[in-house]
Amino acid sequence: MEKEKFLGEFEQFILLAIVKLADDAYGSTIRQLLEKTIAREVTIGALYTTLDRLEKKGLVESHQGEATAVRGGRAKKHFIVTAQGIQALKRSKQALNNMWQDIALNEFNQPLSSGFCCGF
Amino acid sequence: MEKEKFLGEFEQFILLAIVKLADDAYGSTIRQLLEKTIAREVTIGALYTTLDRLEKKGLVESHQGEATAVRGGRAKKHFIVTAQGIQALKRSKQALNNMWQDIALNEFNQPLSSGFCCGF
DNA sequence: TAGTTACCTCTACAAAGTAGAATATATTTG
DNA sequence: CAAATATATTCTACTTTGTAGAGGTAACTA
Repeated sequence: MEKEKFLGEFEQFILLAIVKLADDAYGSTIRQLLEKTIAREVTIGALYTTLDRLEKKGLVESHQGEATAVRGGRAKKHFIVTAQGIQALKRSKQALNNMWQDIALNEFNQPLSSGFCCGF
Repeated sequence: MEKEKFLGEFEQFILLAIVKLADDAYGSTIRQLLEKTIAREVTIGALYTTLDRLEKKGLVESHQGEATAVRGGRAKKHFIVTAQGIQALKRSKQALNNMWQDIALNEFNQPLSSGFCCGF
C-alpha cells in the first residue's frame, strides 16, 4: 500500500488554478479565480501559505515577475506547476474518480465534471 | 462570500464510502473499501478519529449493531450519512466540478469520472 | 477459562487550512 | 519631491484535519 500522501483539497485547487491561468498565475489572479470558481472567500494568508508549502514540496516553482502593474505595485511572483505537481494532480484525480464512481444518490444526478465530460 | 468550510478530502472519502456501503457501513468495511478504492493504507486511528469528528459535526450518525460476527467479535458500530452530510458532499462535488472543468493538459485526457460519465 | 477473532477507544503528534496585520514597491498627484 | 494610493507579498499565530498504533472490549471456540 502506498505511503504517498494526497494533496489537500485547497492545495489541489491552487494547483488547478495555476494550470488554468498559465502565464498569468500569481497571487492575486489565483485568488480571484479561486473565489470565483469555488464560491468561497480565500484569504491572503491561506493563499500564500499554501503556495509556499507547495513550493517547498516541489509541486510548484516561482519566479519574480516584472513590475508591470497598471498603477504601481510590487513585482509579481509568478507560479508554474512542476512535473511533480502534475503527477500529484493526476493521483488526486484518480482517487476522486474512484470514490465518486457509482455514487448515485438522487442528489447527485449530474455528471461529475459536466464541462468536459465525455468530450475530452 | 460563504464561510462554509469544505470537507477535508479524507472526510469526503469516508462519507462516500458510507454512502456506498449503505447498510453495511462500519469501521472495518469502510476501511477495506477505502483502501481498495484509493489504493492507500488507511490506519485504524485515522479512520475512527475522522468518523468521530464527522459525527460531532453532524455529518454522520452511528448506532450500535448487533454482534453478528462470523466468529466472535465486538459489536459493530454502524454509520449513516445525515442529510447535512449529503449537503456537504454536494458542495464538495460542486467545487471539484468547477475546478476540474476545462482542465485539459495532455496528462488529463480521461473523463473525470469514467464510471458514470454522461450516464447518470 | 484460555485462546482466538473482530472491532473499537484513546492519546499524541504532524500536516494542511485559516486569518489578517505588517511590509514592500511602484505610480500618481499636489 | 512628499504624500496618497494601488498592487502585491511576507510573517506570525492559531485551528482543523490527517496520521499512527498501542491497548481495550466483547463474543465465539475448544
